[in-house]
Amino acid sequence: MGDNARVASVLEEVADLLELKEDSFFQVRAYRRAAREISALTGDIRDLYVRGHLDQVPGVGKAIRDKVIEVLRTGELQYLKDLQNEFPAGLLQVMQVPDIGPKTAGRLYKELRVTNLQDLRAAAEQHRIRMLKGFGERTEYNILKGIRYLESRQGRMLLGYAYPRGKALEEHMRERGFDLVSLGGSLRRMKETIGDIDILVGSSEAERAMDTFVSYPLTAEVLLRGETKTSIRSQDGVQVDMRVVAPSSFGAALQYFTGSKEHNVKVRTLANELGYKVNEYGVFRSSDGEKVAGETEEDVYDALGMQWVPPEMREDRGEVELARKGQVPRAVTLSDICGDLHTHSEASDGVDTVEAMAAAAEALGYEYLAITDHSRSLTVGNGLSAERLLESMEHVRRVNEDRPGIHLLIGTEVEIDERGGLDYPPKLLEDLDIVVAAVHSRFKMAPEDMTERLVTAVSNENVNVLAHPTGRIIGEREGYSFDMERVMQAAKDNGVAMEVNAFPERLDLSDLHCAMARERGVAISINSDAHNVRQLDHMRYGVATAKRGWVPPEMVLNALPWEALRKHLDI
DNA sequence: GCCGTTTTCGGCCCGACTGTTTTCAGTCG
Repeated sequence: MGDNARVASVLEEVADLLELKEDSFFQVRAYRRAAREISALTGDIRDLYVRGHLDQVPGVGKAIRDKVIEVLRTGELQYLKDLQNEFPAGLLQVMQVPDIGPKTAGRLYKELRVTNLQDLRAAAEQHRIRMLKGFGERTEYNILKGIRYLESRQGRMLLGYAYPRGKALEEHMRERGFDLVSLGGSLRRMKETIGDIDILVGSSEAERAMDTFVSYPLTAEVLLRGETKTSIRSQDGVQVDMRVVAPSSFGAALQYFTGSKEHNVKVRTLANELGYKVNEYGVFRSSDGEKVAGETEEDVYDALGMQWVPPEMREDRGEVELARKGQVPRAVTLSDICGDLHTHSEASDGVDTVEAMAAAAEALGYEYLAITDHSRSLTVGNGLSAERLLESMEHVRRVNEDRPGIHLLIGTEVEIDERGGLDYPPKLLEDLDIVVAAVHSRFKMAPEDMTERLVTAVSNENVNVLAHPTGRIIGEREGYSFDMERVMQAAKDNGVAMEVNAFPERLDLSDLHCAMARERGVAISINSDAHNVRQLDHMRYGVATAKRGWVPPEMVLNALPWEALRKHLDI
């Protein structure tokens, strides 16, 4: 874990524990905000500390600054230890149970000595909870259900898992006559992981919309049903929340329902200052309650003197201020992408032929496609020997001649050995159109050695792209440790693009690393790493990740049209 | 605990739904 993540997690835990104290609501918010700002920094917080610039971090004032310094110096925080002594650690688990927040957890602790999930289950089973004032039978039932849910769920799902499911539900509603439908929440913002799927419908037939929603064939359980809001759990365990509003409020509701929460808080605070009130039904003048916007999102932002902000950028990372000035930067979108520079065929560990991949890429409207099969050392990926690579080059050339509709690039995803050397001789690499270099072995080297390894690799004159630079697999393993700043600098110096690998498990670079690359002027290449034709569609997740890092199309290698790319790669 | 083209003090987004209540607090997003 880096310094930023460590400091943020300490502050986050302080906030969690402070919630259990009464009258500390705004303190909790302050700690959470500071934690969020710090984890979203694109530089190292230790650098800011050393230069005495901690105060520049929004949300960090005197008190939190001192605590940050203590964590950076000692790795610990006495204040946190004191809080930990005050409340049992298990109470934080208790608060994870749906419908149990700090107030309820605090009362259960004080009145029933509930200190962890086991205690909570026992108290509910022995009907001790219903004895408390304000609690009843139903609450006990819901608590037991909540505990089961907590134990069964495995955290957040991948964007690539949620997206097709959300789209299918959207389609389900559309096919039944609901035209105003949109995904919302973190799925619309295309975060790398998603908690619940949110869907918004604009319709005057709320009742029929609810019926249509719960009749979705994959519905396993209806969790909640009201007049405007219904939640289901689908058979694959995904919770889906649907909200219905009148068509005239669709834009305001979409803005509200998309979030992020932090973005909305800032927008609404700004609205207050301007004399407006914003809710999911519209923008209202505070003076007379007159509605001034609501039908479209554009109207809502416009009424507040703001530019419309793409959902991927609504994370309160400065976009609200820029939107006010009409200076939201243009970030890359799927339509900017001209081709895919990292894909596999059946020659290595892909399943489809070069012909099929080329046809699929052409169908996507791409101008070009690079076939980059694995190199010889990656035996688990059926890596190509030098001889097989030569054969493959011949094959790709022939397909290229047969398909005038698309330009095929002959490439490789070449292994980077532990000293930064490459898996094929330079002469062979020179003959390829594109070289994508990647680490697939020896992940646990000392950080200094890994940095050297990657710097050496990107300094190799034959390398064009550094594939999945951190090697992380979301939810399974952290990326390898190295100095990202140095590797980015070396990539920039050598004209090498850093990849945003669009595979849902990778999304590597992450949105934050994309922001870091953008600030430092390092080129990005967004690639699907497809191992079959369907996976070419993963491109959208990579593009969204780059967009979340505000990467402009000019910085994206494969947003170059074919002639410009050819010139750049000197082929 | 932070913050200020009104403020160094007094604010800090807003509404739906639930369970347990006769009017609302807590939780959630």
